[in-house]
Formats: sequence, structure tokens, C-alpha cells
Amino acid sequence: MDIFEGLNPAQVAAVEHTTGPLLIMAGAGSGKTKVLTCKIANLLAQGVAPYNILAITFTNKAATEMRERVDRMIGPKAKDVWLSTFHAFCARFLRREIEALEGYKHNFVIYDSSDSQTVIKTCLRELNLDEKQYTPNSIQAAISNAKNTLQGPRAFEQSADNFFKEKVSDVYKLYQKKLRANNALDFDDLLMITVVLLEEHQDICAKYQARFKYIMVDEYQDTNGAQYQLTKLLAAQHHNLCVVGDADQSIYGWRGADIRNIMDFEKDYPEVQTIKLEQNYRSTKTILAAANAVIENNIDRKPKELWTENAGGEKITSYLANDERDEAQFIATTVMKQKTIFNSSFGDIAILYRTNAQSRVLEEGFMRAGIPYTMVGGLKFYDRKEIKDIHAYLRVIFNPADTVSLMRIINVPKRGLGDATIAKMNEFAAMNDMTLFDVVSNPAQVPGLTARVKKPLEIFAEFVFKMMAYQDNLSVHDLIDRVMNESGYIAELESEKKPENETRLENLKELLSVAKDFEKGDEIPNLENFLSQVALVSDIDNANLEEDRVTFMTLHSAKGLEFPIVFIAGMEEGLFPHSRTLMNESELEEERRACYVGITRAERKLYLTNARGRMIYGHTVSYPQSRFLSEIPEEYMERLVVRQNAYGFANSSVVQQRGYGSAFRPSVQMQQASGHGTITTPVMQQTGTAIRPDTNVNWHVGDKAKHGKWGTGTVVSVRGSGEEVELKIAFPGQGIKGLMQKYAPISKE
DNA sequence: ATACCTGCTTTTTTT
DNA sequence: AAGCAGGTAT
Repeated sequence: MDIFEGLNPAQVAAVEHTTGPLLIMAGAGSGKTKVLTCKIANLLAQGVAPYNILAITFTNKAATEMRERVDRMIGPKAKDVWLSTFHAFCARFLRREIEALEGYKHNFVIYDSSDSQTVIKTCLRELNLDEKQYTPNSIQAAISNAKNTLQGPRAFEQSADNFFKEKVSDVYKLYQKKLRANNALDFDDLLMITVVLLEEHQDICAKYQARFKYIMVDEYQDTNGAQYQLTKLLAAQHHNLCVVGDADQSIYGWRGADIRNIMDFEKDYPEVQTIKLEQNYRSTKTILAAANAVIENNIDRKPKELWTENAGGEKITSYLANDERDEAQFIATTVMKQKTIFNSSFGDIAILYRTNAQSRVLEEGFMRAGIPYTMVGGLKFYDRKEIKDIHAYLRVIFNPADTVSLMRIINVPKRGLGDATIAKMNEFAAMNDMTLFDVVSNPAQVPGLTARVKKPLEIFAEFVFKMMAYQDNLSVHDLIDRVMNESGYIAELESEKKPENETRLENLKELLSVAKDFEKGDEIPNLENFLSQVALVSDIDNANLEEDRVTFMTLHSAKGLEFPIVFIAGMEEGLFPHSRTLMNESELEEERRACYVGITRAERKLYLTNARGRMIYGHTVSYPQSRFLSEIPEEYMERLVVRQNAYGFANSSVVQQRGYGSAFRPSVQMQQASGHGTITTPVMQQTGTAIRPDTNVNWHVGDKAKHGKWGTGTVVSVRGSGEEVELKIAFPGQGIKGLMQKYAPISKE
């Protein structure tokens, strides 16, 4: 077969290029996946051995897809190409090599962010730091940031130039020590430790450098410092590094992705050849023109204009809803129309939104309309309590040093081991340099343990040992089955009469079938690989988008996908762009790129919706339409608006066309009834700042403050400034309350 | 040891 | 609105 068939000249050039660094600037829908697969096929066809090729993708799903496509072109050789995400690559690498580093063992477990947050909380407690002042979230972000820029605990300590960072540094050190004691790595460690290992062990590094003669990295604009360094190290010998990306689609800056990695690629590799793919094969002229018009508003950007030979297509439809439920209903009825009148398949349709919280109302609308859908993300399968519990059992069986997991299950199902008992054992473990599991399996010397606790401990330890012995002889599926049943977990769910237990049991069945599927896969189906996979797959990897269902997901999850019909919901200032980005120009530009990504997912038809008012944190707020919506020229738009009846309520079955130039200005103020009279929700500024309580008010000690619930009180202290003003207010008969000005429903009396 | 209640905080996006 | 930590009652 001809590898070059159906490629345009730029694509051919990209595929033909094999030696030396290559930068492919690939616009949305320009066929970059095709180019990458053809490149791999071409290399294999030229006789390059599959294990000499390393290809990094952004999701596991993309990796699998690419492998299948190469397979179809060139045959089973494709199986031996190293093709995975950065994180999966590092996990695989470290399973083989990590013991070169002091203190780690090959059977490490991978902690997700909630596991790592648990560890951070114990660190904070041990260091006597106030969780209110040093929130686990902010500490976690700071540590993650450090790791993404390859700052280990020592380097971080050196650079800590303020009080907060010094505290973070203390936590970071302890956190890292604990991970090591648990024989665990977090997501960021996978990358950082890999780089450290390669840098410290020349022999190992040389081995892999020699091996990977050809390296390709997709979505290069979303690589962070650690990933950048890793790529650079691996490519240092052969220099055959091909990176593909689109700076306009960089949307992971908040995760440490550094857009400079792609912008400065030419500086890093002066001999680089650059190829631009600017012809779009995906979208209509209208959709592309809208996308171009939006992205042009970014200042920090190299100019680029995608073009297409596709038809002009339909106008983009916008809809101004009354509230989020009306928005959901509009989307549902429009989807129904697409299905019945235009004969679209549900599978052709995607609903995109900025925040996961938006999905709920949309789901309700679809349920009411009886439209089948699948949701990507949100409460992830592996984040559900019952799945995490069983998963914790498996981790303890695999790596008994994993105390975080052990703590999770030691009394689940209930076996009469309470806080007091566990605290005593933990203390004993710490004093004697043992792991908690060491103590659990040998509790005799622990002082102060009551007799009635010994029996359940013995039974529990025996159970874990038994399962450990099984792990080499049983399939993962059978092991899980035994864990669920013999631990008493299932029995507890069945005996309790809680309504949610039914779905929990369903989910556990689902876990069993996940294990069955895993055993059919390419990898050796042992517990080690199962645990790695569970830790590193994302929802998008598992989503079955082939079925005849509408897909719900965030804009971020949608990257790399395409759909004939796309809805983007919540086109409002404060939601998209999100309020937390409005103060910061570069974050705002990242929002705009997310919008660009969203628009360019659409092939045929795009709908953009916003609402006059919507519930956020239990309050109704009113946001003006998103600036991104305003940035699309009128000529590409068809605007609809819900008709309001005399009382200002929507009659949502009726939609009227909105005339040009008469774009509805949402009311800037909303009134809300309450037992204490009328509260005015904050006023939207003309500049488009997010709604929030008025932080312009200056509070002083002695001021009288009126609170929605507590009535009138006197300010007794004012701390902090700007966004962070914290007030203490004495309310007669109700004591002194601490309030954050930005959240509290207070006004000056 | 555990179930229940109350009051408070709030993640935007994810490997 | 809703999840969660912390406290209290069983």
C-alpha cells in the first residue's frame, strides 16, 4: 500500500522527513494524527525496528488509536513501537529501572491527587500547620509546580524566598519522605524521578538514548518543564526528534505546561526544520472563520490563519437562555430536532462546557427528554468510593508499605478497629521504624491494645497474606472477586439498607468486567500492570464514543476530538472566561485558546449558548455574554433568544429571532427574596469583572455591618487586604463570626 | 465505635 | 447546593 496516498505536499514533507529535529506546526483539523501515523508507518516500512521508535501522545486513547491505524497500514509490527503517554512511559520505565535509586522498589504504587492530598494533610498535622492558612490545595499546587519544573525538595528550599514558601518547603520535604516510606509515587514524581534517574545514571541513560532512534511527541504545546527535559535527554544522541503542536491550542498552562517549549523549539534546535500544516479538513468555512476571528484577539501569539476548501456551511447559532435549565432544555430540544429533522445520529453530537459543575443541569434536561448520552469526566469511575476501596485492597496486597491505602480499608468493612486503635498502632510503627502493616500483622508488642481488638486484626492480616499468596496464581479478575467477597465488603453493602448500595454493587460488577477486558489487552495481565493502568487511564480513554449517544465533556477533555455538531454551553463572562482568570491577561488568553479548541471541534454546525442568570454556589448570578461570543463577527451568526412573558419568566417552548444590533443586554442586577427583606446580589461592572460581593468597600473596626442571616453587628477586627479581607464581626447574642469579605453577604449599615 | 447533626467552604480545567 | 470536618449523641 502507498503510505503517501491522499496527503497534501506539506504532509508528505512531514512524513518523508526522518533525520534531525522537526517541528510540525499543525493547526486544528489539519491532519496531524494522520501525519504521525504515516510517519511511524514510513519508518517501519524503511526497515526501522519498532522498538527504536518512541511516540508520545496526550491520552492513552490517542495512543491506542494510533497503534491501530499503523497496524492497519503496516501490520503487527506496530505492537512493539513504544507508544504511550508521558506518564505511562515513565511508569513503564521506572518499573524496570527505579531500583537504581536509593529507597524505591519496583513495586511502587502510583498515587492520584486525592491520595497525595491525604498525605499532605497528615504532613500538615505533623508539622502543626493550620489547614485554614495553608490549605492542602495550595500546598499541593505549589509542590506540583515545583516538581513540574524539576525542583526537588532541596532546590525548592534554596529558592524559598518568603514565609509561605518556607512552610511549603517543610511540607514538601516531609511529603516526599512519606511517599518514599509508602513506596509510592505521585503523578508528578513519575516525570521528575525519571528525569533524575536518567541524569544521575549515565549508563541507564545511554541505553535508552541509544534505543530511541526516532522520537515523536504529539501536543507538544502542552508539555511541562519535566516533560521537556525528558524529551531532550532521550533525544540527545540521535536528535531525531519530531514534535507536533499548535500554540493556539495550549490549554494546560495551569498544570505547568509551558507554551515556550513549542514557541522556542527553534532556539533549542537551531538545525530544526519547520513544517506548517494550515489546511483544515474538518470544519466549514463559517466555523473556521469564527475560530480565526476569536483567536486573533490574543496578543501573545504568532499570526497564523487556517483555511479550508470545505463548503461555507450553516451559520453559527447562538441562544440566550433565561437560566441554566432553559439552556439545557434548548440544547435538548435542538438535539432532538437534529435527530428527527436532519437525521443526525446522537453520536455525532457533543455538548462542551467549561466546568464540570455545568453538566448536572444539562444531564437533567437530557434525561427529561429521554436522549441517551455519555459523560466524560465528572465523578470518574475510579474516584467512586467503592472502587477506591477495592483498589486500596489491591494496592496493599501489591505493596503492603502503602499505608495510605491500608488506612483506607483497615476498618472497611467495619471490623471494630477505630481511631484510637489505629492511632496506637501508627505511633508504635513510627517509633520502631516499621510500616503500619508490619504492626497490623504483628500487634503483640503494641502497648495499650485492648484484647477485643486483637481478633479482628489477626483475621484481617491473615486475609491480606492469603490474597498476597494468591496474586501470582489467580487472574486479576479472580483476585478482585475474592477480595470483594472474602473481605466481607460485598456482604456489608448487601446487608446495609442504604439506597445507594445498589449502584455501588453495580459499579463493583463493572470493575470486574474492567479487569476482564484488561486481561484481553496487550500487556502481561498481572496485578502490577493492572494497577498502573488504573492509575493512568483517564475517562476519555475509556469512553465509548462510538455508540449512538450524545457526548458530554469539558472543553479540555474535548481536545483532539471532532464532532459534526457541537454545542458550547455557558458562554458567559465569569464562567467562560472563568472569573478566576479575568484579572490575568495570560490566563485570559488561555481561556480564549480553550474557546478556539471548542469551536474547532465542530465539523458542520456549531451552537453557542448563554443564560441571563444561573445558580452558582447556591446564589443566582447574572453574567453578561462571553467576550468570545462577541468576538465572532455578526455575519457568521444567527441569534436566538428565549421569549419572556409579561412576568419576566421564560416561555421556553417559544424562541424568537433576535434582530441585528439589538443584542440583548442582560440585566445587571438581580433581586432575590429573603426572609430579611431584599438582598441585592452584586452588580456587574461594565468592564466585565465577575460578580461577587463588593470588595471596594473599606471596612473599619467599629463599623456596623448588616448580614443576611445574623442581622446587624459591629466589626471588631479587619485583617488582610484586597481580595483577602477577613472580618470579625460581633453579632449581639450570636457571638463573634469570622467572615471573608469576598464571600460574606454583608453590607454597610 | 459509630451514626447523626450542624455549620462552613467552595476546584476551573486533569495526567 | 452540596460535600466535609468537627462535634455530639447513641
